Amino acid sequence: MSHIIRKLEHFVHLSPADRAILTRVSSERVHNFAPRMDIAREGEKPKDVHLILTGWACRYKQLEDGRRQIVSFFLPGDICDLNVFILHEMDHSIGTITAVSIADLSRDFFDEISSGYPRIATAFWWESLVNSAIQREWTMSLGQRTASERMAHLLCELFFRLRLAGLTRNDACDFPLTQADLAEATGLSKVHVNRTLQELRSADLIILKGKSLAIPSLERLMNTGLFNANYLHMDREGRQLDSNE
Amino acid sequence: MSHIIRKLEHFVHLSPADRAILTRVSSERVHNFAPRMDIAREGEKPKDVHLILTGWACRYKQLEDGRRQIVSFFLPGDICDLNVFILHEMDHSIGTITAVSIADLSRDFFDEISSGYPRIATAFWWESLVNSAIQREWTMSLGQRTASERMAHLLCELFFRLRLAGLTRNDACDFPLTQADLAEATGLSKVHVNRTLQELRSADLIILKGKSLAIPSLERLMNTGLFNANYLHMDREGRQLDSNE
DNA sequence: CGATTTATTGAATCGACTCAATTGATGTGG
DNA sequence: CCACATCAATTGAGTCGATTCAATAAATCG
Repeated sequence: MSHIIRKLEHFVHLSPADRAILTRVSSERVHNFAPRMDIAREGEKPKDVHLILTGWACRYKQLEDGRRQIVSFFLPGDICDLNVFILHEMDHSIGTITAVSIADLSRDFFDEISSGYPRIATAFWWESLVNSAIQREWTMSLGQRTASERMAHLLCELFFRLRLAGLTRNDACDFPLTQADLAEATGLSKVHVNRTLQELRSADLIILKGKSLAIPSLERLMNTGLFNANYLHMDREGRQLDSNE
Repeated sequence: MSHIIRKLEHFVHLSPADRAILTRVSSERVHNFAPRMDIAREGEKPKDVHLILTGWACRYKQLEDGRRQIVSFFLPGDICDLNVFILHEMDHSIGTITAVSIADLSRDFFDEISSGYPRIATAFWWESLVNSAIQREWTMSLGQRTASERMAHLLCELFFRLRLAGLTRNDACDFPLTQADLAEATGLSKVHVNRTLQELRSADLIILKGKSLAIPSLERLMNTGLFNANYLHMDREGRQLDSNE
């Protein structure tokens, strides 16, 4: 089952027709990108809404002097920006971390959704509200959390989101981010990211090696990162809309 | 003219009917709050969508140990969260800075908008996309900008937003934030905010005294804060929808 | 396999923090 | 309208978390 369906089902139960149209758009207009490539660049006119099918990507901003900040990560099942139909210019860039395949979602698809698929329309809205909440939580992290709290928090967030999309096995998941990526996301230097990870490792909070992460006790890592999952709104909050099929 | 109308007109020209309905909802269901009070609290069920009529408010989050982060400011004409109809629980709190008066916007109003006032509906969408962009920019600030850059950037942002709502006179505006507020918003300590403001003052970048701010050269302050206004999307991006009345 | 990227370590430095005290505003009640 | 209380702003000194610079080790890739 596709990641988008799996994820949206955490908000509301979809009908077979709902699932069918999501499956359909996941196979049309598919594009592939190599690792470390830009999908869209700041200053450009936004062209399409993208659904991430496989791979990791990120949204980032850059200052004139080169300082870069990753402002969010995109995981399989995530939708990149519903701003296409409103805004004229990208205020950030979107780049791949790993190889990524995306499906472009057309205006027609959204029209179809909003006239005939109210559960999907609402679930998409939920998705974008959760993304806003994540962005606020990052503001909180960067403003108030210490280096190790920040790192623990980010790892918890990614793990929860991957689990929602069906991309974890028990306490483990693939983890393609380099320490440089983590530095750009947390606002720390690469060197300090390295030391912070060592700290988490030696407290047996994470096992991070190769491109794989394991979390022996999610509860302890959550405590370390002062992580409260409420902002992910995973609690089937749209259940009153459930399909009864 | 009300601040909300003034602001939305920067995106699209409204018709007399558009303006009338906005004026109507700005006078119904009005509530007043004293300074430093909560309008809504984390954990509660969201009750209404609020339109700020007058005064300044903020969205903030708090950790168990008391660390607080202001994640955004609300100025007159701003709308607090369209999440009411989707999410079940607030993941942050909303509190006033000054005395604030708000209008509660009903579900019926939004239904009315989406069926009969496409320009307003689109402008509201624009508003929420700009808010997301602002949140990303804060992530950038907290992650990459130095203390003085961060402060300069925040002051530029607030000045631009106030100007959009018609709340500036030449190079000056009311400025009710305390240094403690600025500290909670920038992730700096109060002491360092104080020193940072002195630095900006002695470079003649700002005149901040009492509850009033003046910016002798907005251009220089923007350079100091590495401020690029593109993320505010003020360039009449919805002009193709303009009312022709 | 060599080449390049990624991860690790050490040492010195610095930006921002904490603690603590003082000065200056603002506001309120008698 | 002053006296007192409270809140906001300022200053100094010492500290610490995180940075920079630089070098090396390990992993990954073509």
